[in-house]
Amino acid sequence: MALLRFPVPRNFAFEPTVRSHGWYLLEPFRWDRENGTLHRVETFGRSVFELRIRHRGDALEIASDHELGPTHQRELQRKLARMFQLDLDIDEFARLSSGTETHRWVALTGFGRMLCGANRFEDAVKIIATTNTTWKQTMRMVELLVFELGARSKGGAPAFPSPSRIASASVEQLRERCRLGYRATTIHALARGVAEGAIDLDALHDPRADAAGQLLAWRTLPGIGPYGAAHLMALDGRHDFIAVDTEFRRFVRERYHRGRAVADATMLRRYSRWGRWKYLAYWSELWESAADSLVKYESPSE
DNA sequence: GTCCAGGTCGCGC
DNA sequence: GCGCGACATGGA
Repeated sequence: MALLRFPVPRNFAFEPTVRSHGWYLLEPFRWDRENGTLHRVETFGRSVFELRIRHRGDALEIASDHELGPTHQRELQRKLARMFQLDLDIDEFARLSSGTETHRWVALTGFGRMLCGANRFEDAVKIIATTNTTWKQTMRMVELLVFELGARSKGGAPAFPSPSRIASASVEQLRERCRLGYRATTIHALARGVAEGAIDLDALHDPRADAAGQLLAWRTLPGIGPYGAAHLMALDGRHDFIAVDTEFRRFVRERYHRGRAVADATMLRRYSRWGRWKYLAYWSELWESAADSLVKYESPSE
């Protein structure tokens, strides 16, 4: 049983990050609320390990079912940095928040980092699985994808499937076995593109690109439109655009317009003063007002 | 049966 | 550029 420690930024808040959005409810994550432990099945080269992630002092403490050598440890550190947005500087957002009555609580809780998958492919697939469906079905689609196609640990726990594993399944199999519906086509196209090298998600991510350019880049992906592109950017720590969906419209309508329908542009204007933190500004409002709305989807404690 | 859920895409104008 | 319908699935 290996036990590893990786330092985190001073303003890092573990549970608010884990529960920042629904990702902690999607396989191969599993949240143990009682023990404050995030379970994660992760691939390292050809190996699949079961990790238990906790926050202790100024570090993430990782327990693994298998010893990790130096190479795997470095890979784990990179993956943890992405999963918890450890390299994201959220000081400016905290500063802006502390100057606003409605967001003063943000700096106190350390809210501001979004939980991510270990790589952009996983996040893109999961985002596609959230479109035009219910959260319950999203959880089901991802669960089936992982259990049907994911490589397994020694203990039999499946990791998130690689692009080639998904690409090697047929569209029909993805539809029938993973219940992806019409998304089977786009997820298969994405997986195939990444597996064959025609799509390079890490190259598509360009920190030097302006926000609009980056948004357009993500929109070239199959199944990714304005909503998905903005979401994908947020998971890279770029909150320039709000992912407009039925949830955003419902929230702004109820909170600011007494339930009356208003144009998207009107809703978006409300957040324009937040500059490159618009999505996070909206998301923190939603999060604060409905922090417990996802609890019913958490699996019963063991 | 009908509508719709944290949308996207292709088509016609 | 902009409106519109189709698209799988499962629950209300």
